[in-house]
Amino acid sequence: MDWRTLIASQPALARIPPQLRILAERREIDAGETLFRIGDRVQSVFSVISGEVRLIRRDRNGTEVILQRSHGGFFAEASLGNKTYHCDVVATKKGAVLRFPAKAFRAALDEDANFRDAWMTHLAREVRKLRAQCERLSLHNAADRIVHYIESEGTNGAITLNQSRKDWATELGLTHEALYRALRRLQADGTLYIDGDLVAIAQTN
Amino acid sequence: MDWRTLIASQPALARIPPQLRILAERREIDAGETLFRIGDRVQSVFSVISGEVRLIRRDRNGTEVILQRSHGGFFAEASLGNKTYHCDVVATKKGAVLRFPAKAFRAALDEDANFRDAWMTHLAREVRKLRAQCERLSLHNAADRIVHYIESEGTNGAITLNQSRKDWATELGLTHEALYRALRRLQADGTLYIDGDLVAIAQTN
DNA sequence: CGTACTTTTGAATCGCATCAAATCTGGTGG
DNA sequence: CCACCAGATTTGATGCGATTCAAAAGTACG
Repeated sequence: MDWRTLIASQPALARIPPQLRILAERREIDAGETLFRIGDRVQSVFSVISGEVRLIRRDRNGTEVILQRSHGGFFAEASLGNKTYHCDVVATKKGAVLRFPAKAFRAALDEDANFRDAWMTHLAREVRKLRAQCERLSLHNAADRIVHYIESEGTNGAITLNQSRKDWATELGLTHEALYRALRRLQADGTLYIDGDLVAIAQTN
Repeated sequence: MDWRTLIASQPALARIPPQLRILAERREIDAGETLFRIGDRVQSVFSVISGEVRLIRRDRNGTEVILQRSHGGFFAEASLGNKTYHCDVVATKKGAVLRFPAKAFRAALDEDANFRDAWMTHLAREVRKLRAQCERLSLHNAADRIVHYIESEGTNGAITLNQSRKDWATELGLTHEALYRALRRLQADGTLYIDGDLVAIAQTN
């Protein structure tokens, strides 16, 4: 993800005040690297520049549970109000993150009304986005989830995917096979128009 | 829910500054009453005192999807940054809500650092909760969702349900029949201990 | 008491997960 | 520039589990 796309997807990044921005450190991460673990003190706020990180937790059986996948922008923002992290964070791809000292981040939120506004907007947007996803995952079949996704994440009934279909399938709560087949069906029966990464809902005139 | 419990579950309520608190209006609501609809202008911030409200949306088939259930504390907080609501809100039980003028609410957030802090913590908590639900809905079978629910919403592997099983099923993204059967199976094979509204994960010593 | 809703069970069906395997693709190094 | 490899894409076959439709029993409430 380039810087422009990153800013566009995370307006709060653009409104970081200068005194906080100069404190940011870029950190390269390798696939498999752990950024922090459950119980670690929250001393930093992170933002993904490239690659992918995952917030994970293990249940009592040791099964891994993914809490959040982030390809760009802040992650574990919800931990800013906490003393310690409530999940592990590992990188799944080689990439880079931006690290802001938590103390300075809080201070900036306190002093800069503009930045604070952007941050609260960011949190509110995150809430809405998550609610939309919950709504989507509550749908009982693949076709409905796909259409819902295009309608809520795309524009005018069309979307240009910025991820592999396999990843899209995971986001939709489906196996990749199920997604492929559903797309095929929807294309065959004329519900969807598909061309590479462009997926559009066909107009029923 | 009494006032003490309410405050405990919603620290932001306790930190509402006096000048905002005196502007609050109590409003009685009946079961089935609609507080606002999609597209209505956001002119108030609400908090549940007693009873229950739901944020709902209907898909193209008319199936109801619950976006949020609130038994106490703020709801539709994410709309504070918006001009209009993105969902319907209806009361499912007789009760009461507290209404704050949105403008005064925003002003209070701007002026009172203590209140603002509580509010951001509140938003962050909501984000964490939603992430957990998305994660749960991504699980491909009923048993896993049930266990995940108890582990993330309950305490020490046990939970006392505060809703009907039918409603619980909806929250888990299942039909009620599927939930009943899954509970039965889990009880039969010794995974769960169930007694009325108490559902606990049996200890494997 | 009667009504509406929840809880519970049954049977049939369908869609998705799962396992398997064959292509296709982009990227890497020789 | 080609060979190669890892991962993504695609198709197939199978079984299971959830949905769906149906209906009975239980429960709350006025």
